Amino acid sequence: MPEKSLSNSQRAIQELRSRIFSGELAAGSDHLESELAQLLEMSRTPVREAVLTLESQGLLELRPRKGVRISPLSPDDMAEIYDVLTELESHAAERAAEAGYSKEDLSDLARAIEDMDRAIADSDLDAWADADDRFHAELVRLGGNSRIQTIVGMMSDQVRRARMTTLFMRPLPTKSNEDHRLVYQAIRDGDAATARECHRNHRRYAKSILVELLSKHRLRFL
Amino acid sequence: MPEKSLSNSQRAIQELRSRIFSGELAAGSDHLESELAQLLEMSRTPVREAVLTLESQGLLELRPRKGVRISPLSPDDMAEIYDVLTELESHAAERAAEAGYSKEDLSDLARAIEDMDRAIADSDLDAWADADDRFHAELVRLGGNSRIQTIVGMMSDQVRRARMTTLFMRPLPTKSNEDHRLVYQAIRDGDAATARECHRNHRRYAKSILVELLSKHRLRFL
DNA sequence: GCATTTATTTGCGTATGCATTAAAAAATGC
DNA sequence: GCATTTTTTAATGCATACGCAAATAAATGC
Repeated sequence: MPEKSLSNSQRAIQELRSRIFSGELAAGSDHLESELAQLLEMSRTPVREAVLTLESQGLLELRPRKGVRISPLSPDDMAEIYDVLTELESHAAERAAEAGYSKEDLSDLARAIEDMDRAIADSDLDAWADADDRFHAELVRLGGNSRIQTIVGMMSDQVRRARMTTLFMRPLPTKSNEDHRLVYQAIRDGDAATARECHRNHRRYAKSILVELLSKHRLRFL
Repeated sequence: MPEKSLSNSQRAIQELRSRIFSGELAAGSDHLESELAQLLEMSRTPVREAVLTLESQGLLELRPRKGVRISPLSPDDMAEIYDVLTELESHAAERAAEAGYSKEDLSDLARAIEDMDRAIADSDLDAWADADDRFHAELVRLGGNSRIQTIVGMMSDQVRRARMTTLFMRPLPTKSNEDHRLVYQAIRDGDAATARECHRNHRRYAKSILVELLSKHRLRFL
């Protein structure tokens, strides 16, 4: 069995990330370094390193003497992030289409789409979100630009909480599944322009849905 | 007089950055934390924090027990970075055009263009590079997306060395100036689609120039 | 009472020392 | 000689301690 002993710094990063995503460390809340150290049962040093890393990834902010603040996201922040995702993922889709991948190369992408269909049929939103994540991650991977992968990963992390919250406030994302299928087909057909445009529209639509939901429900911060 | 006393961590970040850009810390070279601490005349702690930050910004890599390596950039890396810059800056140009800025709002942009013209006339490449930096930074600022500003800043830092090297290996960048002017006019006219497309072409052209130069001169790493 | 000064607390930035463990060197066996 | 094991070296990851400065509380003057 693959026992793994990673460094305390790495553990701290993972632990803090998951606690931020779960909401155990709530958006907008402040926490002293020593408090987090106690929580994770290690000294301040690795916690501090983790916190520096997570700050550079936009998940929290260091406010000396006030504690580290779990970054809250305003609707404007969401809009910014979705714009970045739109541009970079569309580029990835374009590149993926140009790359001339075989059907097997695209099997993970296809599987993610199938899983989303099944999740919709079962009205299983958690499963849908998971498969949606995998679709986008795989799309970006196929795009072949490692920097885009990194950036998209970071931005996706930042909106994760908000996505999960709003997912339960809206109708089933059936249109999303159609979009994904179109993107997939364009990539398979090597139609770069269509892949780019379809994905672009998909993301822009997702952005508008999210922003409208936030405004409708008066959610100023998440 | 505005004396400033910033923390050693901050100083370490600045010092290391400038030494990387100047080439004093050469691309591909390895350095122990203790060595850098001695160089900067401080203890390992703030150096370590700086190094973590710079790693997350892509300027160096941590290779435990081998030292920190100043990240060398391959032509493929350059291509990746230019693709990111192309997408995000084009978006910024589009948004800047949509924003309906007044002539005064665009004065910094105009000034950067003038400075570039003057630099070309004087064949002063350092001045040109400086003004070019300012043009792109201001364009992105006008785009109004803080995350794009951050990302573009990081990516620009990463290619800084390579840009300066190749700048002296090619004819004067007169076409760049024409491109910039077109983008400026499109923004002033509120023509978002043109601004986007012009800037996109500008960046794609810059990418092809750079990649060709690297291949022509057999520069596999910078 | 209110404003200003002084005292106190406390969180952070930094230095330092040590245990761990990967890498290099030396030693051993064949 | 060469491969393998053992020993040595040394860079890092981490814990800990401490001084400084910011924030808060207390005290003083008016």
